[in-house]
Amino acid sequence: MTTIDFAKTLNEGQYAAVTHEGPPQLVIAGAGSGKTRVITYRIAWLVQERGVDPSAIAAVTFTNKAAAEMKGRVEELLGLYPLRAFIGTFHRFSLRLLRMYGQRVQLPKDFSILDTSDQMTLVKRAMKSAGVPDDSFRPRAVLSAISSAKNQLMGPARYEREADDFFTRKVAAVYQHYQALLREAGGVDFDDMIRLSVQLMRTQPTIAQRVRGRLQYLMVDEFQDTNTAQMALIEELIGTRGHLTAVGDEDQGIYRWRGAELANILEFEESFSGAEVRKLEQNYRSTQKILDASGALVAHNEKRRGKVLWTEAGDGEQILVFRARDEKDEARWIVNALEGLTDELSYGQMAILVRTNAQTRALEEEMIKRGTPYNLVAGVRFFERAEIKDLVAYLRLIRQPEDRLSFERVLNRPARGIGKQTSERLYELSTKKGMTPWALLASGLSLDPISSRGKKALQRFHDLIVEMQRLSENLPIPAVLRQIVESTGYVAQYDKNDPDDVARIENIDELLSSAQDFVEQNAYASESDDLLSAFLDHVALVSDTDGLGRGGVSVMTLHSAKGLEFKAVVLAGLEEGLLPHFNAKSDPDDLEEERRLLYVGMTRAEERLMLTVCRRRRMAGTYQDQDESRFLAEIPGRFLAVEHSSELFESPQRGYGYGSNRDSGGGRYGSAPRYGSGATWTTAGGSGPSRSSSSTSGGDKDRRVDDVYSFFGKAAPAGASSASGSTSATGGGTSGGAASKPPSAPAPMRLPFEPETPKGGAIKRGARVRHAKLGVGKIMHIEGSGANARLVIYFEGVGRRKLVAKYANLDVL
DNA sequence: AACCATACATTTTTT
DNA sequence: ATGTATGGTT
Repeated sequence: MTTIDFAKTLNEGQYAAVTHEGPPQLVIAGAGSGKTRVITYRIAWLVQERGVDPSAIAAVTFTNKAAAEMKGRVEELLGLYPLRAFIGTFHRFSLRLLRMYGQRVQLPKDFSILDTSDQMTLVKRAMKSAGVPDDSFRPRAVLSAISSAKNQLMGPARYEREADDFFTRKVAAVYQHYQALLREAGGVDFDDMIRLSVQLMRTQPTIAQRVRGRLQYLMVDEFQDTNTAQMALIEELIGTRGHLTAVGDEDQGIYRWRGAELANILEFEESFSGAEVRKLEQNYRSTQKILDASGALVAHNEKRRGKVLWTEAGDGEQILVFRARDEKDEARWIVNALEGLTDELSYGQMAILVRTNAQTRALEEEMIKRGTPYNLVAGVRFFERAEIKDLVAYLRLIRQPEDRLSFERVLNRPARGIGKQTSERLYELSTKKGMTPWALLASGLSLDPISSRGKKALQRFHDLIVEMQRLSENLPIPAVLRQIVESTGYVAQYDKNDPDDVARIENIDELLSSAQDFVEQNAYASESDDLLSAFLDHVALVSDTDGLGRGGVSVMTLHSAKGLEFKAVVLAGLEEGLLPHFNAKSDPDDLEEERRLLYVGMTRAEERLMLTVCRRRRMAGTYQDQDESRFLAEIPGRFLAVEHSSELFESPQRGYGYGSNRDSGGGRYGSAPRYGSGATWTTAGGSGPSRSSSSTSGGDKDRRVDDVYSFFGKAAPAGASSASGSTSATGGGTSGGAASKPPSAPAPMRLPFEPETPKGGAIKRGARVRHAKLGVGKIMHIEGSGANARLVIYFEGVGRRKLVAKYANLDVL
């Protein structure tokens, strides 16, 4: 371990934050200003320079990913492994408290953790028993009301007292029942974990004292995202003597809708008297133009302290704005533009960010069509997939067969002849006897109104679980899982020719390897002699498999882009209704959050930033005319270079001829011209977006968008793209030519893997293949790798099909 | 118990 | 358009 030269490695502000002593400090860390650095170096500094015992330090984050990264960095810095400081999520921290002292707040010894879908089940049930029909309110709305009550530390009793309208009164009733069901199930939901931790600290002085005595230094990441309950927990942990370093950025607060209180960061000094606040404004990520443009945007917000980011990286390129006809046109342009950047960048360094997941479709289709490698960061999270939840439920049953939710979940999965009749009678009977269904099965009591067939099936189920319990005593977790899969016929139920089923099988394989990982990681952890319980906790708190494959353009929502950075970023769909979103336009606070969302998106970009707008967009099946986002007008024109789709002018009678529309509207957000027209920017004949305009300087007061018309309007299209000759610069998508038919020979793709092939040459993107039944087609997209790879193939005359490499039996032509 | 038709909604996501 | 949830049918 080498000694770290803190003063030399850190900039002035960072150094001050890292070496701060005394009262609570708030570090306002602008985007890309090295916030993780501050936390990690501070831990290192405390240990190395101040001789603090690592176990007296805790750093709390929101995501496992952030925690893992932090932990890794500190371990590397200090050369200590494993590091005995707590570095983890709020929930994991709370879990640790509750596993130790949970009984003090009336939790059972081995309570289980419910995920969102479990919660949903309970809410629906609670609605029923509270006499609130589930068609009167959406269960989801009720659940989120309960959740937000919990986030504000409001229990059912107080909620009921304060309920003053129809909806909240109903929710109050459901809340009560919901808590009863939770208790019955012996579980806590995510919100309760925090709430009960606070309760524990507040009602058990002895324990609180012990906890505070042990925890000397607390660091909180993404402080702007904390909710009331989390804030209360922080206060309880700090007490009057602890050291707190809170790091955050109010301009990046985008989780108001799930309870985050910006006030926690805005009013820090009021909450912690004597607090010190410092700002980190030097940015190490983006060009100055990106910083200035995004800074000008977010300056429109009122709820902020205010800061101005700067960089030594230089001005950089103009921000490109493209006005598209519709989402297909938009997708085409984006893919073209990104392709144009491949001279300098790899696809893995690029991202397309959207406001809603639905926007993803058109983009994905275009990339499949063009053979552009991409990875979609979205979809169902790993541990919420049905097959995974089923197998985990089996594990839970093994540990605790009384676990009602898990019991119900797998009782007939895969189907084993325990239908609705049988299960309902079982549940009725168990209620009548006042036992859990499992206890009833185990008791050997008569199951009478149940059919003899049902009884046999139930007996077999019971024996199966008992057998698994027996096996689990001597087998490691992965082996137990394999045994479950085997004995239940879980995989056997799948059709190996169905790509969806194959994906499920793969997920199960992944579960097995994640169990294997876990066991290896905890090979020496003697404190948790109960590995199975630890694994189940782990599963409940880790939602994704993380680290989706790199090597392609990342496509994701603005929310999931937080914390990431890319060389080139496209923000798609800068339209009213989308950004700001419909549902966020009436409340000024919501509107500010939408602005922050755009700010977060813009500040993800290191070198290139592009914004796109559609004139109309297909939403929920029908085309809607779109207005461009008011936020665009808040970005000073001198940073922008605007380009229009030539398609905008192809059918004037449709009414999206741009200039006329704008003028007639009189400008909903003020009529001043908003952009530097920057019309001279083009990729046509150039080398893609790498060539930016030199004539987009200020003084754009009188330029009209119509300038663009004369430039692009009629002349440029078809010729321009073909004139560019090289495949890498395909006319920026503005030409009708490029738009109507994609280039016939997409650039060769570098795949992170080369799947094995059954016959003939290599299966790779763009390869032509023959299928026995479907004929000849072209591979457009590959998901997964090796023989299990799922292929998207366009068959001539048949259309798009999804196949699995090893079963498709393809001949490569 | 699997299957199909119909209704329905559809911001954002972590733990 | 598309996925999910539900209810009725086979």
